[in-house]
Amino acid sequence: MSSTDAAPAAGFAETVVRWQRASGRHGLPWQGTRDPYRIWLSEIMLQQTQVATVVDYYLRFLARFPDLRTLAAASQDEVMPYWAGLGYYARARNLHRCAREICERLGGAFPRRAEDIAQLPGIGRSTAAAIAAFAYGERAPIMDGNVKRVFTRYFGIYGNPAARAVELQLWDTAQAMLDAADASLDMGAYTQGLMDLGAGCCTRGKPACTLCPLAGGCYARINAKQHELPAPKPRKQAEERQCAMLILEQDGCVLLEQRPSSGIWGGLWCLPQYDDAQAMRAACRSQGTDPGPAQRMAALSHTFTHFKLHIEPWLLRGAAPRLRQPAPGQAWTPVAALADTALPAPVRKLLCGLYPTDGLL
DNA sequence: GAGTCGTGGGC
DNA sequence: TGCCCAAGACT
Repeated sequence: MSSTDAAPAAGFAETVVRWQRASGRHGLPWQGTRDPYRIWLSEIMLQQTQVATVVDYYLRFLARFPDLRTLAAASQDEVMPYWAGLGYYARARNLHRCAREICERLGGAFPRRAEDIAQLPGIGRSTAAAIAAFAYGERAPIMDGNVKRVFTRYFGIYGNPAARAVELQLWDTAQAMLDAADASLDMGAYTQGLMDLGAGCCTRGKPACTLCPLAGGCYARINAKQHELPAPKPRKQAEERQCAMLILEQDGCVLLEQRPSSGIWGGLWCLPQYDDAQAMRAACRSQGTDPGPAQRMAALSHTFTHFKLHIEPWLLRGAAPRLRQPAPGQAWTPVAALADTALPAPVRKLLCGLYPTDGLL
């Protein structure tokens, strides 16, 4: 159920462009360029991640990997530390894989059409359209969280925006706005304007309708339904899980192990993790390490999107003069090198508390 | 369609 | 404090 017919489409895109030029965001580090590499990198980092969080990661990443070839020439282990803490690590693995594919199979030339860009790993329809719009001016619509908020409210589109039928309606509506726009439409400004509206005016909590250039034709504004749209997604209760983590320290080194590429924290380096303290002790003994002197540290919990993890950390400072042979996938890491290691946020937090003077991020 | 995949900010 | 969600994509 919606009121798509009631909301005016004429002048929609041009209104957004005018507002973007006057009141939108202009100084972000990935703006003011048509370099598809920089635009692509920013769009991947910005997936499900707020602008304020991305800025520092983006600048640091770009300084180390300034172009496609530099990224393709690096190993994944060189890339991951620059993504550690940002989350959704499959994005980094896909980014790296994508750089290699473009360099090896496409001669280093970034594809130009949104349809082709969307074939690359980690790039869906919306991200492909954003890259094509910013880099090449292609008239392809995006559909991210911002645009969903603006469109569901402006056109009065009810139902879970993630549901198939609703999502399809949103895409069709977005395409219709482009079809109705002037041929001279500035796609960069339009695309940016929609996101700026969603981030600045059409926010979830208290939308600033008095500042919105679309308020005059907006279904939600006219009918006072701002707080009913977009419809909230149904959510089931988050599961709770427990684990024990072992900080095995010896000769100024900590034992870390690399996670498999699939699953949580894929490709990152973690502390050895066990279901509980008993499993941890058994593992220690089987490797010839006496778990007896291990000290229990303050617990911490970490909330993911779909579950909550309660971590019970144990500290075991070795007395033996020599490092034991690490198991496959494990590595003794000097404390001084932790700052450059790809650690998940809670592990970094834990080790920061233990080695506060070592300049971890 | 429903799960999986991180982290931090806002209220 | 807990809950929602952010420039989504993939299985």
